[in-house]
Amino acid sequence: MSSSDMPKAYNPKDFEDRIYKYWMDNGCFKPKEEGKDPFVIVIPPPNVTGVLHMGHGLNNILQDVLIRYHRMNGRPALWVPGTDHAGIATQNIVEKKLRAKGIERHELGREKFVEETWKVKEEHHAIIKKQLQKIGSSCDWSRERFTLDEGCSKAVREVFVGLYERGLVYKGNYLVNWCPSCGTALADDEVEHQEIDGKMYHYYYPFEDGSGKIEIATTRPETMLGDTAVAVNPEDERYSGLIGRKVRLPLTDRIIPIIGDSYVSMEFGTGAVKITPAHDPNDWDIGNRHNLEKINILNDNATLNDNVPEKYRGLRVKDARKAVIEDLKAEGLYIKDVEHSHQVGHCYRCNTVVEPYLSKQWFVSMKGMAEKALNAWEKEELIFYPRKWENTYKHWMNTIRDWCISRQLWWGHRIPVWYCDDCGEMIVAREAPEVCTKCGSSSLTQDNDVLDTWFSSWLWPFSTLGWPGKTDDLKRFFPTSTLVTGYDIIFFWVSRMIMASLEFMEEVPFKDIYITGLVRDKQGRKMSKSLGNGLDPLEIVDEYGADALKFTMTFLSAQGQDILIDTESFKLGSKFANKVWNASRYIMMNVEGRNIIPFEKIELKEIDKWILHRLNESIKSAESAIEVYRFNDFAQAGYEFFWNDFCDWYIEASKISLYSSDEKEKDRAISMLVYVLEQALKFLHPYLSFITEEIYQKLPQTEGSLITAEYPKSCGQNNYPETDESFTLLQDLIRGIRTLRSEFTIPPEKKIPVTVFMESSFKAEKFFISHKSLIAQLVNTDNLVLTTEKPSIDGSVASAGTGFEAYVFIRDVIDIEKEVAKLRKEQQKMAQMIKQTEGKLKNGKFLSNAPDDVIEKEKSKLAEFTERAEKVSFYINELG
RNA sequence: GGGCGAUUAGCUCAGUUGGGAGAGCGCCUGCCUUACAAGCAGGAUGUCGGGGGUUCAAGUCCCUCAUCGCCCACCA
Repeated sequence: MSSSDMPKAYNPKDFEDRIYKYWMDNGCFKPKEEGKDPFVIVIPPPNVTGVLHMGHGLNNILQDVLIRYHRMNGRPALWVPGTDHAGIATQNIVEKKLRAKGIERHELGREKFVEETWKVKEEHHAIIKKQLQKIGSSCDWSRERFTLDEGCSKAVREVFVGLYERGLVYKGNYLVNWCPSCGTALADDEVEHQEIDGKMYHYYYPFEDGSGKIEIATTRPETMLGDTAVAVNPEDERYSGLIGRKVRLPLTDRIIPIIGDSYVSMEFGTGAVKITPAHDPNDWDIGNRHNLEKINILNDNATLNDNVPEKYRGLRVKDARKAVIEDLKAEGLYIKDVEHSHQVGHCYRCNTVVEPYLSKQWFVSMKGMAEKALNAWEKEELIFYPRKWENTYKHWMNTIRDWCISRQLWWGHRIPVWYCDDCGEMIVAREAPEVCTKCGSSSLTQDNDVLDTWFSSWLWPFSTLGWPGKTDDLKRFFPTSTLVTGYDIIFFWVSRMIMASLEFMEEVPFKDIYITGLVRDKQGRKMSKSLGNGLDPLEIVDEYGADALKFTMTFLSAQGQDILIDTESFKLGSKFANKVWNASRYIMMNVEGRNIIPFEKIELKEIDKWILHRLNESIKSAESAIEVYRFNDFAQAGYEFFWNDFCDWYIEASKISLYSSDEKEKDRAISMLVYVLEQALKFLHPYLSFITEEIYQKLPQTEGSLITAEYPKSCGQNNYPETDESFTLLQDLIRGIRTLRSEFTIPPEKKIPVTVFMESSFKAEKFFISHKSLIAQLVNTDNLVLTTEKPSIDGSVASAGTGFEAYVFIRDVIDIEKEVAKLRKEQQKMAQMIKQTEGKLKNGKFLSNAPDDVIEKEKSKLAEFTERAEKVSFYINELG
């Protein structure tokens, strides 16, 4: 092994692609054949519409961290990749593309259009897959799925028909949310409400008998053409006696009744409401209660249809509104309009204003399934991280409404329902029927509509494993372990997966649900195309490498917290990877020509025990962090160990041995370094995947790949608390002396005498003495005295630790004023601490209520502060 | 209108059962010390949003106010 194997500069481009290929070629991403208790994640399938943004990046990085951690811990680890056909979103993109070429989808025809869409799908799929691979996602590509592939389609038909057979799928004529631009119905959740500054229009409806008129107020005057009643609150004294009378609907020749309904608020508007059952959800309910006629006045593109007087036909809603207002004015019925801001529904895909629209649609009855899902949560079969999202889940399940699943689109799973052209029979079937089950006619037409995208994704955790087939994968890997996703799709997706799974698999699809934060820019704004503040994961990989991306995102993933980043943020990970690279290079350089001793045969010195103890403690904290999805703590444990303990202390200390002439000691020291590095690489692998693999394979005495190596576990064996305690004191000593040197600006190369006085009770006396040369090296002195005799402090400045004091002789360079000022500051601090501690100890209540160990601690603190205060006063006198 | 969350160093944020305030970046000082200047050593900086309460003890628990954010909701 030669150091030339490691280039001087860390350059991730040199090896990341090669390493990923190595993993692929060696089947490293497949779950191992043997072994129980598999760890399974199915990817939240990205939409094939787009490319991955940083939100996806975060999501997949965290999944990868989990998968890699559990894979190394010996569990068969499976991460199923896949993509979503994303019905409306994809169809919109393809339509836009065609429109740019001057082609409308209807000109093309359904078949050709779908063909075109598959092409677009393939293009985007290739990009997405490449992106996931670039960031190192260790998914099992041999099991990749797509929501529209044959297996998923089979699952979809099975579920549709299954629910139909259970009476949970039904077709009905209902008021749905209609997107005139997409030309399809939307589910309630797909409507986004936005605050719009609109107007409230006031005008009169005259009584039929000409005896007067009633003032109504509305935000949507054009819908009056579909009015079938005027409603007032029966309690409203202003209108008492009017209920049951009739008004003439202006601009039309219709006569409609005045009805009483407690829904109408007496405080709002005029207290009289026009009722349009076919175009407003509330009016719909009122219409049902009062058995009113429902007049649909719109076409599916939001123009007015033939149910309105001829002059309004074909007008768009906006224009119809103007026309209606003009005509009301002309008839002298118009009163006024007032500013009024209110919530208006918009399509979540194209942002068009959504119209309540009467049409025939397919629905899933949700209440029963929601109850089961709620029940599973109450029994703690599901846990959200962080738990606060359980409120959201609960609330949604409690207020759930039936799910409109039909979409008037071409891209998606076609509804498995056929109609007989001859007798009109409706046939709901898993496979296309040959002939009508009623009349035997072979002239059948399939329902034109497709299913909501989520109707395939809600089956994802089991359809991807082969359901409805009884596959080995399904048996072995279902239910899955953890779902990692964003909070924006708890309703759309998470909740529905739980319901589908309980319904068809009779158990929850996953136990843990980790909800990631949202990725935002440094100003806290959502990343969006229009703001141009989005970050492309691939650009980050290009600039800093995938490991920098992965580490940074993991390190910043505090549970329940959004992540604010810009390009600069990734320097954090980049620097860390660089540090790992260089520390490894240092070790590799010193491996050359040395005899590497197996760890079991290395004779451990105190400092070796110390680093083993630190490693052990760090692993322990990493273990407990990942257990509860505290990714930031998980990453921080590795970061601090590697940088602060291993590099800053252990490697620095190793230089004494490695640069000595003691060949045996050199062998011993490098063997320890290699061993600890190997453990550290394993430790860091979940988030520094490429670089650790690259280095691991260059280490002496390693075989195979790191990705499938065994993760280090915390254990009792590497537990050396006394050594750790002593070493901490030694660090205090060295830092104290360095601080003095720095404060008095003693040039680094200048060696000055140091005397360390250790009190008789000092616990680490032996430890200090045995590490004398190390101390001397790290504080740069050639005259170090360790003594238990009180030394003279003449010409020195001092640094105090617990049980010892270090005197740095600096007569030649001392700045008395500076030193005195510093001591005064410390004197004040000590006085304050003493006051605080004494206060507690004089407090009878404290003494009687606080636990003994706390009281003891306070006492020893007081002693410590008092002693220090005395010393400080003494120094001030001496110097001043 | 209902619900949830946030407010800690200049910035972004940790702080897990209440027990002597932390990290990264930035800033200041000194160093190109034979792994790393993407580095090393050292340093400064906080009435933990305001007010009240519980407690021997509050960044941590309770109440209240303020500011910001998110989600849900049919007031025409």
